[in-house]
Amino acid sequence: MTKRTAPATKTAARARVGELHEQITQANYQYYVLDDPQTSDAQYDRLLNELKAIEATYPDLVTPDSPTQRVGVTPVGQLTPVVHSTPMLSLDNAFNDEDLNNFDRRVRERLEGVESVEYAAEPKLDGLAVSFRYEGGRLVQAATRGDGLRGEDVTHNVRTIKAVPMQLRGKPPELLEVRGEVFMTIAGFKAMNAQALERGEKTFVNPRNTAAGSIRQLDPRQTANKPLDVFFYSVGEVKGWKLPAKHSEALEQLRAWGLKVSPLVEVVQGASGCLAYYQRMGEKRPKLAYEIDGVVFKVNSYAQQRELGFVSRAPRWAIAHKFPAHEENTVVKDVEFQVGRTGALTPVARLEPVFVGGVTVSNATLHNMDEVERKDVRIGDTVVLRRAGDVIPEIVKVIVERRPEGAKKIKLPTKCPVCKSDVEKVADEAVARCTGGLFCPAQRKESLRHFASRRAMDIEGLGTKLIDQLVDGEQVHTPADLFKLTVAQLAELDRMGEKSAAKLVEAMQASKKTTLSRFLYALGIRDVGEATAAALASHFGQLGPLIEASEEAIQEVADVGPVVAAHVHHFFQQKHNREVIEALREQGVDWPAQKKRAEASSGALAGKTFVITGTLDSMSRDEAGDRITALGGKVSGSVSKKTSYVIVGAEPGSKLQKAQELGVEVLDEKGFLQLLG
DNA sequence: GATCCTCGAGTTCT
DNA sequence: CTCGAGGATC
Repeated sequence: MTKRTAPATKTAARARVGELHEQITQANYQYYVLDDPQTSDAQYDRLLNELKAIEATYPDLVTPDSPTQRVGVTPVGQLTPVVHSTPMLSLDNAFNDEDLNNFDRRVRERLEGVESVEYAAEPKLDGLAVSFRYEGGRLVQAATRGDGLRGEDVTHNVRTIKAVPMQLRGKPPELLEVRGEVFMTIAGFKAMNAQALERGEKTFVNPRNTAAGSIRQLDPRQTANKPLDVFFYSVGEVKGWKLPAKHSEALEQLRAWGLKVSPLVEVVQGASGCLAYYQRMGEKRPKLAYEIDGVVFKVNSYAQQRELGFVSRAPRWAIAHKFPAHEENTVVKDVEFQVGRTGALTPVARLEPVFVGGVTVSNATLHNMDEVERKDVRIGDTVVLRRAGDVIPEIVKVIVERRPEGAKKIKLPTKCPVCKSDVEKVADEAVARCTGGLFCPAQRKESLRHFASRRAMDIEGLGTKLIDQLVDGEQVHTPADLFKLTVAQLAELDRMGEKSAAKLVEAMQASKKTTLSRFLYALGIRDVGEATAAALASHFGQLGPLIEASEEAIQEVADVGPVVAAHVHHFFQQKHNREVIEALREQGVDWPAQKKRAEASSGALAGKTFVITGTLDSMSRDEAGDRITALGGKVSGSVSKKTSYVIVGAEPGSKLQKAQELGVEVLDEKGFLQLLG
């Protein structure tokens, strides 16, 4: 039987409580500090429940450092200020190699006679700096950094962080103040947000803010269920311990006392050693379980640190070398509306240019008006801009506290900004559209661009700039006009010589030989993308029957319902569209007869669905897709449980994770090539 | 009618 | 890549 009930005598109970404290603390240490669990979850729960049961029977056996007290019980009224006994320093920043070389040179100049300096290097975590006071090995106080001189008492919350020991191991000194960074893992952050979303609560912006917010909670019960973690990185006030000669040695001792130190700490030599470490961490950065915003270098010898001293509140012996940030603040200068090929009006924020994630960003899409209202972005607002893992900049949120007096709300225009036609917004739909159709130059330009694009007609060399000129100069109205352009005409245009013009004409000639599926896609029929175009092509086999088909007949096609069928039917009913198609055919646009579906659906990979993520070595993703289709397989963009295989190349995206969650079979490039035969 | 699966459309910068 | 919405399925 389990020992849920308390021992009969108090003496027995006291002895058992001692044992349980020890066992639970040991299990916590192995799990949270060493990251090497030796106790099963069930076993751990049994120990904790037994302790709770005894404490319920004998309340005076509850001590402040009991593992049960970690859960956090009573909220505090407000956070109490704490004066740091030794100030918590801020660090100078280096933003490039030159800054770092200068730092190393200054250090060497001040330390006369030292040729090469030894540095302790460690990742700089994106979290919250906290000071921890241990007296006689027992945690008595934890305080935030605050302004460096005064912080706030957050002991009640810090007790709930399992990686922070309540009691140090071995023989700790009389007094030990250590500094560490409290942070949240990315996975923990995501899981937390997913839960919040499920419960309909508001989500958090990033792990850093969430960690900072959690630690400054008044109610420790709110902190207890947050996945917080900690790394210790320096020593403050000490009594009863003679510091070793080097910082790296001090960190070793912290480890021995059961304080979690980053496993990535290294000792490096000179500026070149620092830069190599920076490089290595930069490569590791995307694979780490937590966010880091740079690395920190500290002169390793304490004697040298003392010799170097401080400038105001920053030490001369340490520097933070920052990575390009994933997130930055910037100001929304204006919001303009772009018109897409279907007439969709997209609000785009024009931003004060800002360097984020390695590039300068000056535009960010706001998708649609629903999004604008949800985020309540106004012109003049300061916003948080993200470019996480992803490439596309995203406005995460508005910093409302920094909204200026005259911040202007964003209004959907009633007329198209390009052609002045009415703007139409169907209720319950997110997008608003310009009703100008092909009369609108913006829509005409965008449809021509789509027509020429790689996955459609694939006219190499016909880009935005050229199309703008051709449309503005009224030389091209429909796609068919493109093929009528002469070398002489093209050579007239800006940035075009005889040679490029000849090349472009040649490219257009080559593009005339195409496939029915590409051609249908190029026409830009609403709701007909690549997949639907391919389905239509293989169902009808030729263009003629499709043009004449009734709505009902079109609905026969797999994955085509009433809405899409109506769009397709309507498109071919338009006299203008028929004329354009006719003209294109006359210009020599042609394709081989298409195999009907029945014939295409045999092959080695028939009935299998593939999703590709990451970069493949031996071929592009498009090629891989073509090979799969050629063997009768299907390629899809998103992973579901109907997916047969997920093919993973180098640097895969979130699809790999999804595949693992759903238990979908994952193939590496080698396995994929084998499957292809 | 609800839910899941896909597809389409739009977007950034070098 | 992400969001929104059409289509299929139960």
